[in-house]
Amino acid sequence: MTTEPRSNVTRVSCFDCPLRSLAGFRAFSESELNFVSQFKRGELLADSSSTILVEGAKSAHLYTVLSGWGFRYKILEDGRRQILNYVVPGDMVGLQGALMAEMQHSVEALTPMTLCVFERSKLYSLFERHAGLGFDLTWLAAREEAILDEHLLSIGRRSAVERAAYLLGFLYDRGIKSGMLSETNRHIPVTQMHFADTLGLSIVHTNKTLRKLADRGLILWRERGCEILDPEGLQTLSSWAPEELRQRPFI
Amino acid sequence: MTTEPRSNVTRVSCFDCPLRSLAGFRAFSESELNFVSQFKRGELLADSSSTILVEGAKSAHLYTVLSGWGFRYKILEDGRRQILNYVVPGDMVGLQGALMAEMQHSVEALTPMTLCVFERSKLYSLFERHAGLGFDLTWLAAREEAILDEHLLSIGRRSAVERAAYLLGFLYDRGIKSGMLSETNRHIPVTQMHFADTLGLSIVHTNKTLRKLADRGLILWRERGCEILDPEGLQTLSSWAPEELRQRPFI
DNA sequence: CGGAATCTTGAGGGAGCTCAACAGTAGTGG
DNA sequence: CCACTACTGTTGAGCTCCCTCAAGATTCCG
Repeated sequence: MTTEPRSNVTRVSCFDCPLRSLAGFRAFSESELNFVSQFKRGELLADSSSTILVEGAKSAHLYTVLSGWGFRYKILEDGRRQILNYVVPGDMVGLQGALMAEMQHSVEALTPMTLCVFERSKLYSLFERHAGLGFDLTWLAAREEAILDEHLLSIGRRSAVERAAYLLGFLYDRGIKSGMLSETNRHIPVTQMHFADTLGLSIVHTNKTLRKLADRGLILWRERGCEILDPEGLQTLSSWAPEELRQRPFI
Repeated sequence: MTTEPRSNVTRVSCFDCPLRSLAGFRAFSESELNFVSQFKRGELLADSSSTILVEGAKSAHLYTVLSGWGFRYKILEDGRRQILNYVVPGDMVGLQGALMAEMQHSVEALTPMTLCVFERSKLYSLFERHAGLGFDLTWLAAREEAILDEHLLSIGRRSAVERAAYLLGFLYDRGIKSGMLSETNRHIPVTQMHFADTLGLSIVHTNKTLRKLADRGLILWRERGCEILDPEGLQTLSSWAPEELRQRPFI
């Protein structure tokens, strides 16, 4: 079931975009800001566990996440699901659908989400008018690619425990950098079912694997989600570390 | 060991680029062609199984594959390797390294390869001067993303036989569309070790899995590579089909 | 209050792993 | 030119990690 936009009017002006103040996001020039501002059509408020984009659809819009957690996934004919990646504030959603003929994956909200809505048809003018923004889009796509590379390495070559530790460390990092997590809020809003479908494991074995991590004091499972207790411990266990903080673009 | 360019001079003029005549590649405008032509620094001839780009390096160049097969991979500290994707003519190589600080994966040649060499520092001017080409780059990155999504689904959720069938069908499709394969030449130049590291399986089990496919008459393993006998059979077995042929860009 | 998710745990089975050995081929150096 | 070594492909045996099945406890939600 797709959630329809509750509003067509811009609520948050791009000039007051809360993401601008986050460390790690690059600054816009005034003309870029003006362009993005009129590129933005409105906002989409998505309920928790609602579908934002669905595989096979030809969407007229693309989105940027303003707030909330979500995830991208694909399913096989018989229902087997693979979660591909998670989305947090600052991430683009639906760029593939805007460039290719149709969406090759679906997107669902983990929490209530707010998304900025952009017109697909105006995408090309973004490249024409503001080369810098076009460059940023390519950057974003390349970064998503790098993340998927890492996930592929993880699923293909890491053991269950290493995989889970990697995923938790990865989500913690993304949460912190996007402002969804902080020193005091370290709660990732996923079910073990989500984790199983991300790790390529059965739900039973995912449960037993997460228990091992909990027994080591690295995490705590509570309130339909996961509390990160020891990010460094997770990184050590998975032999993975996030890349250093750098100025990243967003639209 | 990195292969050094044997020549700095452009051998094949962009105007005579053999890829231009391939079905499925979009046509350039004359001014685009002029730009790409002077964007191109020269050609790199890589020997079979030589390393073209290495993880962690800060490359001053990016490349387009003109001829030959190659692959991208990552390795864990203890040597476990995961092949992420294969590269064929028309594919960009090293775009990540050009956009991010350094390469997050390595690239190796499966056969002798020819690559067009571009200057990393001039990449931004491509976006400034030719919005269409910038758009194409984003398209290429988004397509790579879609492929990685599919691989992730495969490794995470398909059985060994399905996975192998998917990979073979996928490579056959890419080979045909890039001109590396044809009705008469259906030979993919990989070892079973490459397949194992792509599928996330051990080499022994990969061998036994490929045997099952060979026993079904779908493939034939010979001369250090794989002969595709029945592409449709592979597609059916993996419940995967390539997307329809469409005008795709290249640089 | 009842049904549907979600989390948990135990038991048994199987897909895929490691170890091991061998054959065929390619590459290399004396 | 041949011997030697490295790589590749193949097959068997036993083991283990992870799967499925099953059942129960807890929480959420209508």
